[in-house]
Amino acid sequence: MSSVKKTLAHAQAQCLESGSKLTEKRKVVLQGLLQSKQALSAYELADYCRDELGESMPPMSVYRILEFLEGVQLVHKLKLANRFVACDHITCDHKHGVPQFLICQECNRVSEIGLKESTLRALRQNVENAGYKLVSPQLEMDCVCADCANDSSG
Amino acid sequence: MSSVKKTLAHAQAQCLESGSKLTEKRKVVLQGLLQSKQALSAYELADYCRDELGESMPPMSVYRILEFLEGVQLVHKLKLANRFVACDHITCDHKHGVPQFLICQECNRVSEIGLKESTLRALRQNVENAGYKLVSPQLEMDCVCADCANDSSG
DNA sequence: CAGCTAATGATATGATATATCATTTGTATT
DNA sequence: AATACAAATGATATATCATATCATTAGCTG
Repeated sequence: MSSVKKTLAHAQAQCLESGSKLTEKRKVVLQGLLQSKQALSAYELADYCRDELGESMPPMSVYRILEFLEGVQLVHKLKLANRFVACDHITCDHKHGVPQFLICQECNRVSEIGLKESTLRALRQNVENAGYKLVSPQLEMDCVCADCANDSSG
Repeated sequence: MSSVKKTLAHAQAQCLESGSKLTEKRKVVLQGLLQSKQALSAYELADYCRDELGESMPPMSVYRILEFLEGVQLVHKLKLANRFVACDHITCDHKHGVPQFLICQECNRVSEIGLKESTLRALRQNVENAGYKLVSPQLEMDCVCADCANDSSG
């Protein structure tokens, strides 16, 4: 069973547990994101599903499905890039912490890493001191991945 | 001299120093952002300039001018909200550090606060450990401001 | 005032995203 | 199986954010 297939199985189980369903279409969209290994826009993802997975889908459906997948935490929307990525921890059983997303500006590759408790606390404190309430602690940062850094320097 | 006028004068001086010019149109755009007290999209800003400042301007010009103002650090683009804000430190003489932007999801009000050295270091370390290079340390966070938090809870 | 450059105006178009109504599919009930 | 209901998907229109390009104008320099 391939890594992607395994992840999809996990995702499906996770949906069932929460009383929702990972339909065929939703599975295809999630599979597209899992396979692409980079953040995709909804339109890019629609193309990917059609071209690589043989499942033609109107972009609007992709948006709707992404919304669902976000809701069940299988997908994250990256506002910095206006793109979507599959959650990197679908097969982990433990609840994962606050994610920090490193987005390569060149190739849209994304690394989802964890944020240390102490760092998060410091950020939260800063927010509260300013009289604001944190809605989503999700952190996104403009980066360049190792490969792209090498390409441009070489 | 009003606070906005004072800030505009500072901005103009700052431009001259760097060999660029704060033209009338640019001044109007910056004034719009300074007065509005919330993050605006380019189109909203065009409307604001026309309605509140009596200076009609095509949105495309606003985009161009915002690009210029970003270049000289008088304006920041917030990718989380697809909106722009005037820099909060135009009248400060000292170089300011890495900004952390708190964006109210309800009203688009923005607070620009500083990030502690230690927090920034922790974030940077995290990025480097993942093999990425930080392009821009600017941090943006989804928040709710005190006023909006009260409105919705009351 | 001729010639150059920087700034702005105008038009077209691309990219991202939401709203809404119609249709289909799945499920529960009789 | 037939009905009824809800959930999911399809289709269409349109809003919103952004870039590219060429034309025009304004300001500076010799």
